[in-house]
Amino acid sequence: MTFAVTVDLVMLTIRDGALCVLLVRRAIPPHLGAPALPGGFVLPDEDLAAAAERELAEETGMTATGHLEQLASYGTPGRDPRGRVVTVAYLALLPDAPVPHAGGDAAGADWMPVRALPPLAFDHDRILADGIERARAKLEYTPLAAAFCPPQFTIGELRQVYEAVWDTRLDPRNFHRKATSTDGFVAPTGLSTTGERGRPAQLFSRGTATVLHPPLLRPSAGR
Amino acid sequence: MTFAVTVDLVMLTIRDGALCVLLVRRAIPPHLGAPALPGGFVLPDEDLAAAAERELAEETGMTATGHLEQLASYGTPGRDPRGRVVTVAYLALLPDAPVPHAGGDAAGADWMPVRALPPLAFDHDRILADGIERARAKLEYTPLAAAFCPPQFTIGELRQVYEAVWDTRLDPRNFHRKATSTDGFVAPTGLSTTGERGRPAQLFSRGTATVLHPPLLRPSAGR
DNA sequence: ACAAAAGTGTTCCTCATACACCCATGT
DNA sequence: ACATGGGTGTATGAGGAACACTTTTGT
Repeated sequence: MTFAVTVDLVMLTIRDGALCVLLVRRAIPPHLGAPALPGGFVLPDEDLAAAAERELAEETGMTATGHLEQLASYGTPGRDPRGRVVTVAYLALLPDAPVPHAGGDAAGADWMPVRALPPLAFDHDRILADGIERARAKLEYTPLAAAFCPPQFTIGELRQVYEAVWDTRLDPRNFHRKATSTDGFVAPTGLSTTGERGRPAQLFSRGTATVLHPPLLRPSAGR
Repeated sequence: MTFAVTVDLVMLTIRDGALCVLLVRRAIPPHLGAPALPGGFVLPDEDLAAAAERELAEETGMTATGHLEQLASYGTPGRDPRGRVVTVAYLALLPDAPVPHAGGDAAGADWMPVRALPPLAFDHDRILADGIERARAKLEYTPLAAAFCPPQFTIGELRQVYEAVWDTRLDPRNFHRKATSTDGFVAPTGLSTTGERGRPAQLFSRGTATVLHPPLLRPSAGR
């Protein structure tokens, strides 16, 4: 028994303070015209992660920025009417900016806010929900929020990432203390912003830590 | 391009105070005679989770006990010399007791302590390492430790699960308070043990919580 | 002068840790 | 009597939440 294997990408970014996902409009059946996660078939001699990176590059033109990790696999019989297809979903967290390229089996691509989403093709609603939940959880105990930021960022920008992903408000004062005092979360660059409203802010780059000690917990999570 | 799809199981349990994994000895090539994770091909009309449950039942005869979740997928070209094979790994946490059944493409099955393991077939070392790390992490913020216990258990048994999985010693007094005071972790049954050494212990069953608030953190994890 | 955002100090409370101490059983 | 494990009480310290307050810019 053989299967087709695809990779699908949950690509998340922050635009205008809202968590957004990249969706394509399908240019071929099945689900022609429906919004879907970008993805495609794994090539004969291609590693799964390499396939995900290739799809990411094809859609955004970015390489080696942000964060990419395997999310989960979905292979329920009948999830694709063309036959038995197992998809390995990947989660990508990206800084804002990339303009999506259309092409391939997609008629167009665009960033959509994750609140008020249309129904998606295949079982992509489920995959997207899993990806969002993974991102929300990972922000608690890893420094991955910085993957949504450009190489240099302010603590305020970092806080806005948390606020967008978690859909909550955080106290700017406590967040500042927490982010700057947690070892390896952010690294000071010595530079500052200018030309913004309010007092100039120090610019930071991503720290070296892979986990946060202690974690930054979601407000409602605790009790 | 088509692939073969398999499921492999990282089945963990506690035996004699040590974290153990179920390994089979391969009865067919490739890697004939080598220890490996139990697993097999997904059937034409079978869901991935159903395939994992089937393999679990074939190996242990257990159904609907413990815990089963998807771990990750592995599909590097060349990981199986027979061709392009993608495996979806599942993690199972089981109470002690089940005697493994041999059969199929396995010459024998046995529980092996995870310290001092032999090299495994395919990329199963990596899969097993990922499974163990997942289990260690999940004990921190979920009540899954109880999945290693029989339906009724004492707080001391639950503590020994943590000690075995994390390979640390925990303070029995603080652990007791923590486990019993964390909402939904354990539910009192009103029963007690008898015939053991020391004072009889209250018996508990699994609580209803899916996450622990606050989490139970590994001693070395913090700093 | 005022608004706006950055950043610091302080108080209160929750919870983790360490450990003294008591309880109830088997030997 | 004593060992063994179950279970409670309490002091100390680290860290989170709330918020008063100061700093530094643009308008």
